[in-house]
Amino acid sequence: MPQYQTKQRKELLDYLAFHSDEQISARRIARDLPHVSLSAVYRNLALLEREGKISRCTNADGRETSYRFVPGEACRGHMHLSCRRCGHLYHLNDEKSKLLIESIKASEAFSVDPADTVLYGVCARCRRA
Amino acid sequence: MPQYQTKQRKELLDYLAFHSDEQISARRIARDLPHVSLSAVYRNLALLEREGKISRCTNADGRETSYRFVPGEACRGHMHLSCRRCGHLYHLNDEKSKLLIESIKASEAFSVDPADTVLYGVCARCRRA
DNA sequence: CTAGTTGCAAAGAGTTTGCATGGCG
DNA sequence: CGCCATGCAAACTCTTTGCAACTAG
Repeated sequence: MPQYQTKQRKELLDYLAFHSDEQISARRIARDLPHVSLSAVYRNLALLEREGKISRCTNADGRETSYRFVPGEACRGHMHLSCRRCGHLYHLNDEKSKLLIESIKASEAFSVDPADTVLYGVCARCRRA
Repeated sequence: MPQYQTKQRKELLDYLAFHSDEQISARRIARDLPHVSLSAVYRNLALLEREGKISRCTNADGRETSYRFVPGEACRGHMHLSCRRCGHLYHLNDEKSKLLIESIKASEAFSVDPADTVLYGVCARCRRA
């Protein structure tokens, strides 16, 4: 769908790739990339979402106003874990995800879509600290 | 924390109790309650959240801008399932929730907080349709 | 050269806040 | 009667959009 390879697009993609284990707001991306305007960020993010390369989710504490984006390529098969303390995003492996989904489908007849569910909690590292 | 029992507060509470299995936006509440102003809705919702009577979550498709609130009283012990089609909110029972959480803690050392994680998917009724 | 992109500024949408008025206790 | 809560409007924040200028292919 993107037709031209502009330098803004490239910067954005590189940025997202580098921060693939974080949930990031459009505002923060624009702040970190001085050569990309806020509107270009929004437009490209929307485009990437349509392409299925990233997907939206909410901030750790659910109170944040801004949307956050998380890379979704090859992540459709499993759920994610988001730490409320450090904001780090963990990937539950496909195997495990499938098990949980099966377990819920069996007892509740509800089929969870792993691609857009995020489990919130605290990661091992933060709990220790 | 609420000091007076105003009629707006009462209407809001009744409304939330009645819609306890849905995720509802402030805008919609204000629309459905002509005697309660939008700002009163926001202020009381914030108040209820501070009291722990409700908690925030995102809309079914994750694209909705408006925040949504879900009654949280007696719901801290389990996770919720939100249907992307009809928006209905289902309660995973405490037992089952605990099992899932244990299972994740065991394999990932990540402790999920049931109070604010919502699993998205499609319910049995909508899948049949 | 042509169509897709960008940047800026203005428009929208949702949420918060200041302040005078009104109502609960 | 005194203090809290409401309503309205203004202020804010985040996101989207119109449009002219720019640029990748």
